[in-house]
Amino acid sequence: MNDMTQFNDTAPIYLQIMDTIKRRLISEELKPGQQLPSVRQTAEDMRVNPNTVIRSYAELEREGIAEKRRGMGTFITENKAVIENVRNEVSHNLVSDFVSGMNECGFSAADIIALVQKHIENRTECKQENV
Amino acid sequence: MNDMTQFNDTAPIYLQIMDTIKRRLISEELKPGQQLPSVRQTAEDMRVNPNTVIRSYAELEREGIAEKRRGMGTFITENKAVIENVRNEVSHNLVSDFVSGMNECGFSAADIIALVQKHIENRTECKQENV
Amino acid sequence: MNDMTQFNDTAPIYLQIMDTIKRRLISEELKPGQQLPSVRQTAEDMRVNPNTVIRSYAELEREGIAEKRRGMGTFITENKAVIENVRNEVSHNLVSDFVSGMNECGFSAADIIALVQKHIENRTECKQENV
Amino acid sequence: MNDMTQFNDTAPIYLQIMDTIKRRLISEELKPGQQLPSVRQTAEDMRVNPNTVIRSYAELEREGIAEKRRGMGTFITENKAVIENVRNEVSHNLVSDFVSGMNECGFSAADIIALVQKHIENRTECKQENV
DNA sequence: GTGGTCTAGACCACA
DNA sequence: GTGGTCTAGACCACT
Repeated sequence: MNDMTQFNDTAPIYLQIMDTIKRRLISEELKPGQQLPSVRQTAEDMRVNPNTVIRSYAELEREGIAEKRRGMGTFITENKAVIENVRNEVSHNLVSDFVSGMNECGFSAADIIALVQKHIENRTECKQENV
Repeated sequence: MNDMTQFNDTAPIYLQIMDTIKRRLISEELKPGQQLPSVRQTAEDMRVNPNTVIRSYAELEREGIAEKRRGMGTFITENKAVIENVRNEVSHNLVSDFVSGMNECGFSAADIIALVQKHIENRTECKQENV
Repeated sequence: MNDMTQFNDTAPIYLQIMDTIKRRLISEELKPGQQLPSVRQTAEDMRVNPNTVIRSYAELEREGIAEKRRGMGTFITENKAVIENVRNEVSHNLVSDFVSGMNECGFSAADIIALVQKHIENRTECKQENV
Repeated sequence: MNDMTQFNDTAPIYLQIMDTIKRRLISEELKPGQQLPSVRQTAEDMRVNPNTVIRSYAELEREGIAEKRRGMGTFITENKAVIENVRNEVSHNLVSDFVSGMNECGFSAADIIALVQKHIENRTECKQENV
């Protein structure tokens, strides 16, 4: 009945929903003041129990990212400082997970930085070639 | 019937199984010459169809990472050069995904490298404090 | 329900399908860049399961002989060097099977070559007579 | 019910059964004077209709290869000249099919002989290495 | 329409 | 036991 195949079991689903929303916010797919889809709609879209969505929205509100307005729905905050914090939090998680993964692969700090630099340089060259 | 909650739907399951094995190989949880769990066992453990596991093992063999021996089982190759390649492949994917993610968050190349460096320094300090 | 009388059980069907296509390619019944019949069509024609055809096409792609284009179909490669290799592979198999068969019949190397030469000479004479 | 998967549809089954017996005769798996398995046994073994086997045995008798003895069964002839003829017939078919196949692959008479010679030389070297 | 993935379950070959 | 092949049929992504 319920797939949830877009989620993994390494983290609670409500955290994964929060993360999805945070990333949409950072990438400006969601903008300050914008209304989030209804709990029911999201639950249906993500094939998840509405209670799970409610919990995600509540946590987002607790973190100051969303605001519930009775009878209106849930909205992204207008407070851009908060959004900036989200950006830092998400990026911190990205960095953290990345460095952990590289360490597990046996790479030293110096290796990691060198590989990132090399990768970015290659990407830049590719873009220039395309120009 | 079938959960598969450890998988997401962004990539084929057989690729995710391959990736899992590659990471176990890099972290030396799996060692050269070691026997992999049987197709049926893996299928049961991962709650996945045996055919899907067979495909993963077949692809691993094609990449030179595993060797199948009829009636004997499937084994990690003894060839350490291949394992080194796996390490490079996996780390390249980690770097690539990381940089893409950071770019989506709006970070420049310089930002990314600075954040990685800062993160590594902090980790190092933490470790020193623990000592 | 299913005949498959055009196949024997000494080799997997997917290999026999591959071989059929390779021979058609060599005899120029199939030409570089040409579209192969769809998986479903071939499966129906050969009275075989689509998965078996998919496997054949996948292997042909892996050998560089075919190229799959999502939603478009499967095509013979334009690369003529690859086709030349196919020609060599198929002819090598023909020679190998032939010599094995003759050995089983108790013919020596010298016998085999003599018989081939004699056969070719006779054929040539036949053709000349027909002219 | 009936597989017959060891046969293909390019030639009548009774001819294929005859060919199988001829090859066994040449390779001395069957010897002059030896009794062939009963029609019923062969039909069961090959998963073929008994009438098909009867036809094969009748044709073998017509060619002088087998002899039916009422109430006794079917036997390979004692006449070694006949066996020699079988050897020539089978080898002729092998040569003929081989040369046709090579021609379809686009090889000239000279190519064919050269490839056979090369293949035999390589095989000989392999054997010598093993010694 | 194309090919891609997966499941369920069958039967086979090898050891 | 092991892996190998095949079928029947489902659902998905791309064009």
